[in-house]
Amino acid sequence: MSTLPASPTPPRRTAADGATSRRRGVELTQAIYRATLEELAATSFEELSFEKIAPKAGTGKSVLYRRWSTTAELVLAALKDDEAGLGRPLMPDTGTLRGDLLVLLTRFARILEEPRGRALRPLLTQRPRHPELFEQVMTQVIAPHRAVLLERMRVAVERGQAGPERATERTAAIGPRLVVAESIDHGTVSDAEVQAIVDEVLLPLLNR
Amino acid sequence: MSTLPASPTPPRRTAADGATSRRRGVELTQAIYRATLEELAATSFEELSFEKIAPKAGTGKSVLYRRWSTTAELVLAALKDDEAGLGRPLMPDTGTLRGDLLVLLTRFARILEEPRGRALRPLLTQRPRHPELFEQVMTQVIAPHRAVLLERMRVAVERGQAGPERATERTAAIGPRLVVAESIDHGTVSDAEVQAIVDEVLLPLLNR
DNA sequence: AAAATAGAGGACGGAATTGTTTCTTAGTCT
DNA sequence: AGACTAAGAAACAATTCCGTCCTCTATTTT
Repeated sequence: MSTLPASPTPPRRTAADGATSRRRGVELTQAIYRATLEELAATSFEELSFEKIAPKAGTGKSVLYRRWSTTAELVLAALKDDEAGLGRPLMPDTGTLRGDLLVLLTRFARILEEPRGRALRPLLTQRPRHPELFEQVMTQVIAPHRAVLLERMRVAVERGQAGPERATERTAAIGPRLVVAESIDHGTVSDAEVQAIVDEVLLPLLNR
Repeated sequence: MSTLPASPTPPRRTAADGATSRRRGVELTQAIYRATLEELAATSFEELSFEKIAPKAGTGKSVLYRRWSTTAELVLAALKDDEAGLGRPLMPDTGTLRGDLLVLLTRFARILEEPRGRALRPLLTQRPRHPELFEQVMTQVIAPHRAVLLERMRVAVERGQAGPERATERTAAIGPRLVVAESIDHGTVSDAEVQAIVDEVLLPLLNR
């Protein structure tokens, strides 16, 4: 009854022909990161355990204990990873504020559909329970991405595409917040919804 | 170490002089509702159990099992309760759209600071894990409040205080969403923040 | 006043998890 | 080829948690 469907990641790795293989180094670490974020996305940080992650990554618990001593450490490492996690943000430059906003928010919306994006949810909404982890995720993972959005708004101000003094952290937060809210309510965020947020909410707000 | 600070609700009821009293009926039920929502607000629905609620309400587990058979039942009852939960929404009528929005959103912001408001968070953000409960909370608890906001917007349209065809469920969702987001990020939502949401985001959006 | 009801609290057995350890062997290095 | 490192899997003990039952007694009902 409580048995979950088999994890997306094959529980056991097999080589091309079916002979059993054994992953090492980066390959193994990536599999563990993915399993961690999947599990976190599906449950919560409280329920996260090496016990559940190991089989989902197709490995043994000892492999995890050898590399990280707590689930918080593992989660942070997974989120910071460029491949499995969120890594470094890309700076768009479409020439217009509208274009930059669409690129950034659409990209954000897509990531929220993946496990690595959903993994953020339990962390952010359960903030008071893990202040240290929350703080680290905030400064090491979220902040760089926020900075990019604010930066594009500042550039827009310089280009005269947005009213002066409108490029603040507060206004920069509105877009991502609405996208997250839509994601939570509908499970997905359509391109049309992103457009509506940009055209009907953000641009009117930022143009003076 | 894992012992939580004593619950706000006294674990044991004592009469005026210190003689031990024993609650019954409504009084007892209310205490259980409050304990339930407090516990839910502090943790998550997954971690909720009669075992934890009973001592927090200053009663025994058998009392709970006698009245509800599952935690989902109990949670829904608590949220629907007029006193302990959210109950029926109040319809404001200040004469202006701005006034109505300020009243509704400010009231919402205050409720989100209380346990009964925070109790909603784990339910809404963990939606896929309890579809039935989520559905019931949505239709029986949230929907009536949403309806009030939309209704005030419709009235504003009739009065010419808002552009036609602007009073949609989508636009009605923006205010509450931004309030929730601010609440999650900052733990509290100041009156100034509510004002900013109304004046800088909602009114520009709704006035045509 | 006596009987009946239901609250408070704890005991109990069982099921489910968890972190750690141990063991065998695949894959790597010299 | 032989030695070595680390992966994968399982055994282990300890803990936690759950639902039921039992006892005692405060409060209500007759």
